Amino acid sequence: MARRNEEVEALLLEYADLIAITGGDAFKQRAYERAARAVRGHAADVSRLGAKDLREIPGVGKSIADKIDEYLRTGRLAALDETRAAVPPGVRQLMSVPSLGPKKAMTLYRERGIASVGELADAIRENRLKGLAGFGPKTQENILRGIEVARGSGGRVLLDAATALAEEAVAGVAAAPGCERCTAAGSLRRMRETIGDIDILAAARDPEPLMAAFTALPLAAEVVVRGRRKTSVRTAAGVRLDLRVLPPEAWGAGLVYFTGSRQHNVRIREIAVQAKLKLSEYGLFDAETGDRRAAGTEEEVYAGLGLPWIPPALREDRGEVAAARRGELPEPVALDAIRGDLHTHTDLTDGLASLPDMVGAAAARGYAYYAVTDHAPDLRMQRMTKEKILAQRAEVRELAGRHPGLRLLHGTELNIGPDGGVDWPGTFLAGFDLCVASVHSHFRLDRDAQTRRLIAACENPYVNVIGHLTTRKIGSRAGIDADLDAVFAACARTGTAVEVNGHPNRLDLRDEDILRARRHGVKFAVDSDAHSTGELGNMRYGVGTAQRGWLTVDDVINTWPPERLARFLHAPGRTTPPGTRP
DNA sequence: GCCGTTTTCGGCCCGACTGTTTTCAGTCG
Repeated sequence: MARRNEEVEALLLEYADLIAITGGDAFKQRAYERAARAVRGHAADVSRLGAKDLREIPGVGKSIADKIDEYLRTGRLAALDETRAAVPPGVRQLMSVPSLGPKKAMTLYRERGIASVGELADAIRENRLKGLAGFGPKTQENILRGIEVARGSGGRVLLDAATALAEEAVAGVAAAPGCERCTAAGSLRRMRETIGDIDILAAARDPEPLMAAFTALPLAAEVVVRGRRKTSVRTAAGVRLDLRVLPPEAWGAGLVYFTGSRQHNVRIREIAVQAKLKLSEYGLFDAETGDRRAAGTEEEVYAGLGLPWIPPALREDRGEVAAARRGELPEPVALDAIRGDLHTHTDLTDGLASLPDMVGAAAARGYAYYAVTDHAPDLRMQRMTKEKILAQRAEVRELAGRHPGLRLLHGTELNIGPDGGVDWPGTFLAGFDLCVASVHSHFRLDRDAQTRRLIAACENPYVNVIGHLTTRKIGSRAGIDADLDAVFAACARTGTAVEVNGHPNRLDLRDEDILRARRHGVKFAVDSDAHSTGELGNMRYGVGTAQRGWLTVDDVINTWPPERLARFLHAPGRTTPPGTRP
């Protein structure tokens, strides 16, 4: 059974939203939000903690601990049920539209009876918001655009949520009697940034016990299809999972078929037809005799087509089949090639874990180097000061001795201002081992201004990495508008790496933009942007995205040995390497 | 609602942007 922390987090966040919508105390609302975040980041499973232990979680006091305990014991929360009765669920859903917060959501409900995003879109199109204070033409236009962005993600779930569901399903099915193999296929195996249906593939002589195990999963709220070879279930949140069971001898062919993409499958089937073969999920066959040529493993199937095995993340019909035929397929960077993380936070700013805990978790991952990059002062809410970050540096230097084999880098995540300037002058930046610089504000500058500010940041000799360059948030915020080719050219020219941010709601750069940047000769840093020890694991999604962008170890600076990384960070003409640097 | 080497009460995350209510409320990071 999965950890219940996320479930409790969702409950507390809902309660916090309802406090805001009903005009409750803003500090109380924030207290619930803070507690929700802390629960999510807490190392232990909350369902194993009593009310007393729950209070050990920072931000969780008596009242919230009792509520969590009540919910875990009874499955209900009386206080929440009471508030829910006053506010239809659709009103909270309105807040998912950018530019709509609790006040506007409640106004729409109270004044116009609007209680869902669909009703809101209709009301705007039918001009029914006319005369409603705070909803002028510009606002209405922004709301409609926001709804479009949200719909673009069309019921798809983020990679981490899909991964968690798939792992639970695979574990359940694999434990069924007679199951020989079981794995996730489809877009999840290809590490697409969002997942529609989750495809689970299994091999067994007798599919029946597997189907029974699948429909009995706790996550299966509803059985949509129940057949001998294929069964589909839906979670309470509406995510659909499909299980296909194949005969064991067809495992490889089935895996190729159900991993896709559809376009990739079309491409390789064309090759099969040219070779007088037929390719299906049951194998690669001689078109005339019907003899099976290959089916057991993916390698055999591709080899039967005259191709090397193609890594799943590349199977998007972006030229990988042609590259494979020419023998020019890249060897994509693998998770175990990552030697360190170059963008992480601690509780000095908005992280949840202390510096020693984050460093300890990095050491446990076997990293050779690790950078701490807390927020700089221009992100006002973080209240950073020179004194605080220098004190942290002293602490980092002290910790360095305690983890042999792990080089600690003291860095910061700077804010790229509208003019391309950053928080601190060069004299102060020179003291950092590494500077990430990211856009956190002024998302709506025009294209020229965005391009100029990013290029200016690249030209800052102390900036080593541009963090989450487009600042998009999947499903909720489009990226900034900039001439990416001009920015990538500047990155390549100045020796500034571009980040592949592994946070599942960012994955920024996205795969297509990575492919573009790579053509400019840009180097990359694949980072977790972790705000808790658990989020260091988001590196896997960053690596998956890097693979989709065809990146190799040579492209990714944090796969390099420490000496090569140091040469990149402190190349001549960039910054002066102090003696203490790696 | 949480929290405390100044506090068990009185603070708590601050500033910018946006559209529009022409003096500011709401939203966002």
